[in-house]
Amino acid sequence: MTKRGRPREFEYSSIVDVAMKTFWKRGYEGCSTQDLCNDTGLGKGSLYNTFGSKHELYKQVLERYHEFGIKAQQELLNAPIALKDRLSNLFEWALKEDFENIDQNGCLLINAGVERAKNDVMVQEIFSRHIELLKQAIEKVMEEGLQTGEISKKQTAEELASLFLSSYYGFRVLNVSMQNRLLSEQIMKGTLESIFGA
Amino acid sequence: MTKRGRPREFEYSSIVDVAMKTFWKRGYEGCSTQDLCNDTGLGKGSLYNTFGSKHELYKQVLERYHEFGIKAQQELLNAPIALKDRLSNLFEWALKEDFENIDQNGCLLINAGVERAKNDVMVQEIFSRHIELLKQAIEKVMEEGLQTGEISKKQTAEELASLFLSSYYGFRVLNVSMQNRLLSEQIMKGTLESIFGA
DNA sequence: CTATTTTTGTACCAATCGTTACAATATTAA
DNA sequence: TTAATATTGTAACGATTGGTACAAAAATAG
Repeated sequence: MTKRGRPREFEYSSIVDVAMKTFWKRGYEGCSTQDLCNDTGLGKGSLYNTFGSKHELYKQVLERYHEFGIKAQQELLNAPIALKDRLSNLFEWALKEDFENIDQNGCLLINAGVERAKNDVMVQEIFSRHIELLKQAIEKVMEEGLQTGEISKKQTAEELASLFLSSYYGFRVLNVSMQNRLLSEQIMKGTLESIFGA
Repeated sequence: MTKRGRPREFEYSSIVDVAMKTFWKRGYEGCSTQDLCNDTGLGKGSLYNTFGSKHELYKQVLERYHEFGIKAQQELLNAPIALKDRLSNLFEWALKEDFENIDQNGCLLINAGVERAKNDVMVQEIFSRHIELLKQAIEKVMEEGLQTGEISKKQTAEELASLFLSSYYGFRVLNVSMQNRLLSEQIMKGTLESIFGA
């Protein structure tokens, strides 16, 4: 029942994982197929036989990153704890991502979006899908907050979600480019207090 | 008194302006010296005789972009009008930048920062300088607001400025990657109302 | 076993990369 | 006019780009 022919000497998903780090560190234009071969250990033959092109491998990487990233963030936002703590945990999660892994580079989807979304429909599509889901999850938090009174604002849940979303994305951009933890702390505090009160 | 030798057939600053658009559209890694020669009309000889390297030209471009950008934004933030309108105008200015020039690509400094700040001290330095000045200008607005009562919050001016700054930068990233005007409007509304009240 | 199928590594492709070399050109100083 | 100097366009540099060709290798089906 196994298929005929010489078997692969690697696992598809673990190659995607390694390629993810390469794209993450260097960007799409900034990394070569040779870089990808070096890091994954695959030869050109295997790489192209499996993925067809650098761009298709990039797509698989972004899909995988999106899949794991949205799940992690949704879990934080749906945790059975106080709403403010959920949003705070999301900030802290991102802070770790952005400051701890030195050879990676912030949020891969933001990097991809900024570098390519405008000239690459595939990137724009995955990015939009990710944001749509993230925004929905945040909006649910805001709705719950308005209902329970944990948030006492005159704004709609959608407006509050939009505010949080943009602040969260600005936060991530500034984390990477500024490397200024004090600023990051101020953003977290300022954003949460503007939603929940000081 | 003019210097000896064959005179230049172009103006330095106008070449930097053209190169700016090229880097803006394609990114640093994504544009070649040939692209730069084609767009500016200069030959390789002139380009390298004048700027020395692609990287140095990029630096000149970013310095110039920073210079004009910070001035434009400071003017909007110091205008003698209601504070909320100043911040609103800043959003509207960015909205125009991000949606109207189709062949450019959002904010060049954000693009540069995301693509290169972590691996390029020059980019990181200019980016930080820009943010520092922009944050100061926003902070002055918040201070004034707290003093006059236009802003009635328990937060410090610095926290409010950090919140606005991050939201503003997230706004710009989302503008370019999502191309969703409705979302942009929600962000503007949500951010301003969270500072000034609904 | 043999035939078939798939993956592997290597050699190679034309095109492009950032950069340099350099002679021709165009100016000023003397 | 001549010497000195700076800019120009063109040709070329070795290295690298994304991608292909293809034979050797390794598995299964019969």
